[in-house]
Amino acid sequence: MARPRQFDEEQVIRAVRDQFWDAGYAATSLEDLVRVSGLGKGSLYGAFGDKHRLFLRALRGYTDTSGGHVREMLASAPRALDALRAFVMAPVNDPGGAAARRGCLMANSTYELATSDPDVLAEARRTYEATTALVAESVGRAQEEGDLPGDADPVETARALLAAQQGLVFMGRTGLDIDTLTATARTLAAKLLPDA
Amino acid sequence: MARPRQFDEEQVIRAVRDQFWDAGYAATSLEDLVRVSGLGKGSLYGAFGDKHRLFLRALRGYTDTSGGHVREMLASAPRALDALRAFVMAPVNDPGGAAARRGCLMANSTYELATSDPDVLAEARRTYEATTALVAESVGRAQEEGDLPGDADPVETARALLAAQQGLVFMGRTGLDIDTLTATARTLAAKLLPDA
DNA sequence: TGAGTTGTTGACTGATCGGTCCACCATACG
DNA sequence: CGTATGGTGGACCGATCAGTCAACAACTCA
Repeated sequence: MARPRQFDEEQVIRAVRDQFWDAGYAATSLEDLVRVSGLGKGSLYGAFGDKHRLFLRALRGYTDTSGGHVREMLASAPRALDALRAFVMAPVNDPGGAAARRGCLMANSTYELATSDPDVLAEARRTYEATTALVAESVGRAQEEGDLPGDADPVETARALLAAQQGLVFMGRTGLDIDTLTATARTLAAKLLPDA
Repeated sequence: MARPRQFDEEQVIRAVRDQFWDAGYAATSLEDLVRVSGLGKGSLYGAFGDKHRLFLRALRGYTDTSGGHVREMLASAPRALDALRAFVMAPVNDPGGAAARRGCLMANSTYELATSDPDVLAEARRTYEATTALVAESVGRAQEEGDLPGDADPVETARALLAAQQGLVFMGRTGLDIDTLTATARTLAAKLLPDA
């Protein structure tokens, strides 16, 4: 009945997400978005709405994907304790440290926008709570498996692990070299996830 | 020999710093700076240079002040272990949690600008290294005082403590309520700074 | 007192921003 | 094959941006 779209929606969202990830929200112009998406302004607006809505869509895509990875990571290891260690070490799980320097789109966006943009703040809270719940579940499993002391509150432990992970992300963004960062990650994992 | 300035330089820098702190660099316009400083555009340019130089000046002022506070905090407690605990708990040391929500100007700036602004990245690294050194010194003292195990590398422990602290700052920016944040801070302090 | 110097102010500029609009195009269906 | 429908792309818009500048003000010193 009409002209079909000449682009793949998910592919455009990924390109846009990478642009926001690398440059931030304010520093990304519509011209940048037109360039990386290959679409014209009109098409971009017609398909996704304005810059803010497009950003939220890309951010939501990121948190969904990212949340899926966390879920997989926590479920894949035979022992929950190993999964939790992998969770803390995730920010340094990248040979060259490029991922560490790029940081986490959700964290970047929180720092840039959470004070002024209620939608971003809500997404940050949603992501934070979902991740805490996932990690807490694994902490509970590790306790059942006898790898973690059973007297600690799993949710409280999960929050501490999440804070430690995000602290590592921050230090990666200061340009700290990947080897030092890895050592710090190991120290944190060892202290926060002691055997027995 | 000429007309004297009608403003106090440090007072202007503090006002400008607060504006950048609350809104970020990109979201702060020159008009905002004119408003909070009480100066005209020309005076601002004449005294401090362009927006970027003014920002760096304010950021440097912040890190100097902040570094001084850390130094005092670490030096004030009779036992180094208590000082280190206070260091980790610093982000939640504010009744209403307003400071936690505002975050740390250096961290905010690192997230917003470090990838694109070499000056900000350099300031971030400088601050990070200085703080690590200060904390490491206290860790060493705590070890000498018998309050921390002597087998750990003080610098490594300091990096872990700094990461934990910055992780708390991040969680504060997601709007996590101050009580929960305080509990997480206590958990981190307990795990990273065990007695004996 | 007036010449010299620096500080102050706000109007102004060119660039760039996000967003709109419309002429044009490709397709589906009657 | 003609028409209706939605997609496309870029010219265009008003707003706002950082930064400049020139007229004027306040002060020192000769």
